[in-house]
Amino acid sequence: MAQKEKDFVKEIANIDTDFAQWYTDVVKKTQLVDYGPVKGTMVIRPYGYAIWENIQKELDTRFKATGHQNAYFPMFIPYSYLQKESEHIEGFAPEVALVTHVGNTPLAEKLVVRPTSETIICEMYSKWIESYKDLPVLINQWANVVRMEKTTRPFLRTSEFLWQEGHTVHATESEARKETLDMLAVYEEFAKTVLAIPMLVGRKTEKEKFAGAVETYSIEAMMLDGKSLQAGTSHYLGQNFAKPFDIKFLDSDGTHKHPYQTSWGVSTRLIGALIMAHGDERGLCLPPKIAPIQVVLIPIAAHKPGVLAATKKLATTLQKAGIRTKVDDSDQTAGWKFNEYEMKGVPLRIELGPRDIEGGVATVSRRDKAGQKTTIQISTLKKDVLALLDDIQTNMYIKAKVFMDSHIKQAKNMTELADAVNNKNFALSMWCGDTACEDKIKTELAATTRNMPFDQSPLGTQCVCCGKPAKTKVYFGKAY
RNA sequence: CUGGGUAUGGCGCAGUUUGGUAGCGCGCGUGUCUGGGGGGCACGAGGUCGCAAGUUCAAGUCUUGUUACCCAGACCA
Repeated sequence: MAQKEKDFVKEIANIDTDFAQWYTDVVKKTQLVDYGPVKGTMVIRPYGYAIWENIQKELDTRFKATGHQNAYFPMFIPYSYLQKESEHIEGFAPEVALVTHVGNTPLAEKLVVRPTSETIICEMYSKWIESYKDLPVLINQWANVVRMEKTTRPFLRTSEFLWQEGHTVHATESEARKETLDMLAVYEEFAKTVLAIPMLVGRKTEKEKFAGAVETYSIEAMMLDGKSLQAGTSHYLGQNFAKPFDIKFLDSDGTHKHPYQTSWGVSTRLIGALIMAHGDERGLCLPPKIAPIQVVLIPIAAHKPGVLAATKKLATTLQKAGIRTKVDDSDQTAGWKFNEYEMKGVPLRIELGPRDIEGGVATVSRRDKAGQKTTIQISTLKKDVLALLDDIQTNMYIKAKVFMDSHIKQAKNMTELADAVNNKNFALSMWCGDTACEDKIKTELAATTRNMPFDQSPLGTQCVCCGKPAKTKVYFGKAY
């Protein structure tokens, strides 16, 4: 019986017993992605790229609304730029791709294929900024970056990935700090309302922060296997880059000053987050606001007179309401299509057959409640579908939130910490602030600090690891 | 980088132990009956077995070398 129930997903591995294989199967079988010929590279196929385009659209609107402009900086960076900030080069050197030759001719100076663009952007900023009147600079770029990773997985960690990186410059520290937190809040709001993924929001520890930043903040999501995924970061850079890159402005008081900077980014990794936060044994489950196809219409017995025409008429009604709609009148059987679009995570399916048409109704099935079918009146189709999509969006967030909340355990000592992180939970603990304790926990439990929440009301007085007086409250988890 | 594994039609695999006519499932094409949860029947196309060298009358199978990928560790959006 259990086997029988599983028939509809024979193409993908069991999500409970083999999560890693499930992930690989889903990204491949739903045609989000294919492997590129060079190790660690991925081809983002149309269905996957459509998700990225929707992410871009939603975020770009938010960036513009908060005063940012888009620009584009070159992919090649002189090697010397990377060396100007010592922590930065140390952090990225092992994984940068270098161009050493053009044809057979060695280059006088090696070129770095950008792993991130702080250095080249700062170099340009130093030319552009002269006066306090030039500030703030609020620029974002959509780009690809290259980091030659040893262990790669589609979307989660690839040698080349797509992202956006915001790079801002401010006259004062407080303004830059505000920008850092404002953009973090934009990410959190986007994740919540568009991706339907709840996030742990907080500051990274010294050990985990970005190479060259004063402070790094992150949003962290919980995947269905209890592991954590860093989904976005926002860095307060202070003057760490302004000084070595000699970015200066003449302030209104007549003195030259170094400005304060931020950078922030999210990547195609967000698609991985979507997959692993919402998926189930049938495959993908996409929130309506990000789904490339929001409603799929499937004609039943399409050869019978009037069926296909009636289905297309419904599609037109929905499309006019701005709903991303597809009619699948292909030659596959209805059952095949049901499974296919469920695997692809389409939020809402509408079946229209002779029986429906006779009754003036359509049969609908929600992806977030797959297996259940209801009928809606064709006369109120548009209103009902909009309401259903809304409800699916909300329901998916609540479901993910309940899941995450129920998988966060307070841990006061190493035993409790081990118990939490070994059983698909995050742990919330007090910590002395010492990197040695982080290292010990990582070595012994394979868990790392995720971030330190803004709510620092103490849970206790002792460090979860060494027992010494605790300074901060921090989340631990196993991470991707 | 350390340890283990794999490489055979588009995909997933068998065949290797004991050398002897390259097979299966899915997918793909044509026709037909179907169509409300991955349909049935009939016919058909498609592979110099990762690459290179060697042993042999004969190599997918044995030997040596080589490359790529996968899994588990150390590093990372």
